[in-house]
Amino acid sequence: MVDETADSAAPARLMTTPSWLITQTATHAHRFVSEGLAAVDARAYHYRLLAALEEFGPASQAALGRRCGVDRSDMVAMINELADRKLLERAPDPSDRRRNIITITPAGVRQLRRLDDVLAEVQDVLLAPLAAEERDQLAGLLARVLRHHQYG
Amino acid sequence: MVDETADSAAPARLMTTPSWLITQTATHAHRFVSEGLAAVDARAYHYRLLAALEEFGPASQAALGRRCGVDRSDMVAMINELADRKLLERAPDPSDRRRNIITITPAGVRQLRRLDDVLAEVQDVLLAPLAAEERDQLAGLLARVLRHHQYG
DNA sequence: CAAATATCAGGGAGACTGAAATTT
DNA sequence: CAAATTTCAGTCACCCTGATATTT
Repeated sequence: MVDETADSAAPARLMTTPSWLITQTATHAHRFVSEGLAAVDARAYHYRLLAALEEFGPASQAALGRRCGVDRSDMVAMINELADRKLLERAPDPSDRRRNIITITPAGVRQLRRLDDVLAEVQDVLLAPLAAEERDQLAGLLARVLRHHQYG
Repeated sequence: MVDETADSAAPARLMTTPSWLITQTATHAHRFVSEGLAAVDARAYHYRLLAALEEFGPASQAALGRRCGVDRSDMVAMINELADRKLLERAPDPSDRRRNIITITPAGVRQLRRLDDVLAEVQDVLLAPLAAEERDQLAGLLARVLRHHQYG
């Protein structure tokens, strides 16, 4: 006999397995972020690239990718897309002709502010069941894990 | 001039954005899990399905998918793969001829134990920078978020 | 009739590998 | 020469939609 009701609870083994909890929560986060950003015609990597450009200034595509965890192969299309929207500019580096220098435009800065607002709302929906200090706790723990593997 | 050294630190905006922290950490988790499980010729969803089957007993493909967060369309190939390895069995349900009843085999139970061990090691690597109680904290916070969106 | 199930075909985004051309 | 950068071609796992045949 097959259980017909309430057959959607996850196994206890999974609900205590951190790697599963993280990837599963990431699925929800990804959905919320994608939907929220789609409303302003943007994608998740728009925010990553624009944020890095504003914080660290102009950079080569490779450096930008390294900062944002984007593969070098995928940078081309992403930069193209953002350049088409005039949110950043791509120009050859005169001092190192292998490189392109990527610079954020004023329109890019304005878009970044807009994305900040959208993402703030998204976090609120995603982390609804957590109190403010719990959200900080979660962010802190994840940041430590991330730093350990990415820059450790 | 492009920064040539230490150009891999993520923007502060990202390191305080929960949704980014979650998805980025999930990327690392996914890599560790995949590599660990590949060593015993298994994949992440093997664990999900076998765990659900052992905890809740035989189930239809649809119910199994609901429990593990696997799409109905993808169940077919997954079940095929696990059935080929004799880790589970697929049999038509006599009482409801639309359904297949999926049952874990003794070999499946043994494999599940093996995957438990592998995953325990993986969590240890993934959460290396966190103390034991911090790992529990992280798991608890994520579980609450997950339950809220999945079963709330 | 509507709803659930198993199955198949296929799309789409993201992470990745490998190779080529250019430049340092 | 080795190493870095940009670019392209293509793979792969995952998530999802839509459609179909069957059964309840």
